[in-house]
Amino acid sequence: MHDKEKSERFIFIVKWNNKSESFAQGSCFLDVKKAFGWKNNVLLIETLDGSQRETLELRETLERDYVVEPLGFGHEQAREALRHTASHILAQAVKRLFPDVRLGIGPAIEDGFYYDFDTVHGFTPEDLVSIEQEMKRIAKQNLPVTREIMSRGEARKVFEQSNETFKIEILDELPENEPISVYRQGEFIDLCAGPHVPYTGYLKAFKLLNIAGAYWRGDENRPMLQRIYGTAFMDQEGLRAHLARLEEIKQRDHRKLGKQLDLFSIEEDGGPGLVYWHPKGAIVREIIENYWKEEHRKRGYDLVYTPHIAKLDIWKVSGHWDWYKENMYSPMEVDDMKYLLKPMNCPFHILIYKGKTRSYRDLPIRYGELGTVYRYERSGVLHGMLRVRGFTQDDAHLFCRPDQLEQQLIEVLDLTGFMLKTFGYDEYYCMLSVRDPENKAGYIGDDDVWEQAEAALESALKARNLQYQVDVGEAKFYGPAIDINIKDAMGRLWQGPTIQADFTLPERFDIHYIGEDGQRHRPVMIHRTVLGAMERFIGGLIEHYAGAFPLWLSPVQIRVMPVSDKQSSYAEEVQKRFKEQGFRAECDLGQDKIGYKIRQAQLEKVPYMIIVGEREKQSHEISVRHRSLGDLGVMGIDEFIEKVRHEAVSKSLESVFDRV
RNA sequence: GCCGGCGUAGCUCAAGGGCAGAGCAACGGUUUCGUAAACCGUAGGUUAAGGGUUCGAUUCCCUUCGCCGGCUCCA
Repeated sequence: MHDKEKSERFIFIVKWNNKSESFAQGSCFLDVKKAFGWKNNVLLIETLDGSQRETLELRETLERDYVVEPLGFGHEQAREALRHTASHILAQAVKRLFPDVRLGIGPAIEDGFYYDFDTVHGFTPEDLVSIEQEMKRIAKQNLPVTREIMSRGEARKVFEQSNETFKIEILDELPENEPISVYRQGEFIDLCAGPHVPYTGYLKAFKLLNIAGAYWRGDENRPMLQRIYGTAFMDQEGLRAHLARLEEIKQRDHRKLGKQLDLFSIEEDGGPGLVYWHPKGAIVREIIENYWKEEHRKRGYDLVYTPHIAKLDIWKVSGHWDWYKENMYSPMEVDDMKYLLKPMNCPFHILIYKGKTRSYRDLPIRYGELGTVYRYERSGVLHGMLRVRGFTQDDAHLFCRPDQLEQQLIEVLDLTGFMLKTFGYDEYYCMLSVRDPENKAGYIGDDDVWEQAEAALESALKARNLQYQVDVGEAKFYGPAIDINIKDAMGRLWQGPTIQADFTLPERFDIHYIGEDGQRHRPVMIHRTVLGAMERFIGGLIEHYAGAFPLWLSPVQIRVMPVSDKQSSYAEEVQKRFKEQGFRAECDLGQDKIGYKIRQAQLEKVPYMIIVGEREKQSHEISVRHRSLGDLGVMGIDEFIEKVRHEAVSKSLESVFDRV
């Protein structure tokens, strides 16, 4: 072949990893994949040339020269492409089995994908099995997944033919200039922006997980569709690991552990969303509350207690009556006066502030309270201790001068980080929740006041070098907030601390302080919680620790168990020593064999088991077993106490004996 | 609130239009034991509540309550 001929036929050069290949007009990235010898674990292509990186499908035709990088399952977009294709395969399978369905939407999500269907047939778990089988068949057929750009009219015709009214609705709402793309695989066609993987055969490891109702476009005024959730991975091993993780999450469920460990309950006779703290759960809560109080005192907070109800009027002044009514319990009549159960503590703290004239020298004033509030939540959203109707916020309101605001916000951020770390939440994410500029009617206060508050929060985040994401429309009705999500041991995010700057309530309650100039000035308020609410925080902690609380929080820290009755009095003597040293220690004097006692203690996740038999009784020593480290051998009582005391006092997350 | 599923002994779970069952826990004994379950026995139920169909309902139907998975909303 002459060079001239070659250069005419091979017009594009693609470079990867210092290698380059030439391609003829009309080649696509599947050809590139072949040329470079990439395997089927390449799902998308990323271009490295050009000012902006671009991700492309393997079916994309070459249009110029490229420098590329293949993207595998580890890359978010590539992962989503595979799962998105999986959702199309799901829809195709469902349409084959249930021809009357109409399609909603079917995106990739965090851990998998879903597709929404409208059909009179109610999907059952048995259906999932047959749908999965059909999906496997489609994958085996290895249908090409192709993309077409259509005119609006053409697309409309296609979906009208198949009576896909939901697709038409989406189509009609696509912006004018948006190219309309449609994906096909075999007989299946879907309106979709992509990207996708090139063949259905790329789907090798997947599982359908559950069926749930979901409003069309998340709007409760629109029809409810049936959603099928599934997940997909590159290989069986990835899928297996994911399913194992789901199982682990199930085992850690605070509702399950709460019952097993006898920490709390929610009583059907008492009402939904109302938590009963059993003795062991109450100990955990009490310890956390004491710790909380101690840390707040250290930082200049004054702790207060306020009532559970107050006259309707103050809720009008605060704005709750107008902006928060649907979350509040109905008024109750007392002496011809209407009272409301409090959904928040702020107005009460303001009343205390307002009780006397404040000087600029008094500020900042920080009122902290473990304040129990009640909020009406729709029945369907309640969830164990994580979403309840009555809960205790670790609340505080800081009243400060405008010039103190940023420093106060920074101190709150520091306190938050400090306390979260104690519980082993080393990773957390900050969200700056601002109001939705499209919906100003949903918030109280003037524009300039909002801007001021949002700016203050942002500059505090910047001052502490915290990464944050702006969350539009997530502000509270009276002010913007920093909402902090904490990452637990399973890598899940939980709503935790929230910090709000508020210029509005001081205005509404007309509170002030006397400045250096002898004039009245308006203070700024910070609303904040560090843990969020005791219920939610401890519910999350149970899952974070899988029920195995670190020593300082364990309801029972040490259980002493005699091998037989003959050592009972020695066991009690040992227990007494522990109790004298301030440990929560128990004695198991049951008639059971030692193996049984150990099993019970293990199941209850008691950190330290002290086994005393005839040998220990004679030598005045103890045999120590740790719930996760196992048998630690025989040691002296004082030696043990000294070590374990250090573990408890330091609030260690690990055993002192866990040294390698 | 909405869609779907579920509700049987304190707990975990069977059975099912014709007398409601097991294991663990509880209780009474026997056993005195060395690092995750000794043995024997006893008791425990208006099958979530209410209504209907039926000779007969715990089972089938309806309503209510609660729980679970989601949707929507929050600490």
